[in-house]
Amino acid sequence: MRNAWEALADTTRREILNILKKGELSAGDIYDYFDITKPSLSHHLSVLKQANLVKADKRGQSIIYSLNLKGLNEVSNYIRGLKK
Amino acid sequence: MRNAWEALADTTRREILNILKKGELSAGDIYDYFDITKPSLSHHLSVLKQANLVKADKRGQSIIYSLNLKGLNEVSNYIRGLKK
DNA sequence: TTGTTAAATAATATATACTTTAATTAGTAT
DNA sequence: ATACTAATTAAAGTATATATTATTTAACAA
Repeated sequence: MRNAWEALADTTRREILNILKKGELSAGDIYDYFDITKPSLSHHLSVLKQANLVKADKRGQSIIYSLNLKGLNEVSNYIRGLKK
Repeated sequence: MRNAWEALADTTRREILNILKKGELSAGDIYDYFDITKPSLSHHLSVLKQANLVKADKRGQSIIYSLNLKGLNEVSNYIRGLKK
């Protein structure tokens, strides 16, 4: 389990979230957007999942990723707490 | 110049922001809350400042730190963008 | 000027994080 | 069973971040 802050610190991971904003995608589809190796992408997806920033569902031999609001809410709440 | 995400990834730095929520403090005052060396704290304050998460004002021989909403807004805006 | 305090910078060591190649697991099809 | 595809895991190298000791700068006071 990892916290959302560590997960969001990396540019590639924030871009993954941007891409998933449009809708769910398989790991392979996400891979096409980047110029990194598959294990590296897999690592980033794992970090995002551990931080509850994405959900992963297995469909056949693919794994479909989508945004998870849970982790995003943690971040919003912290920021809101500082502002008020 | 550093981005807010990298700055917020570190626990000590997020705690510094929590402490500053109550009001402005000198570097020395902030130091008392932690069990790290002064140079290490100084580094963290520098990262927060570069990310526009804190403001630093020199008063006499002290430097007074306070929250800077600018960096916090960047973070909120990104999260809001993902949610909608 | 000398000494004292507050804080930052420099240099270095240690710890974490990211990336890669190679190997493995799980699902599907022939 | 064998082969193929999608994705992850393992091991190792590289890069980045954090922490420490030692040194330096700046403000103030005797």
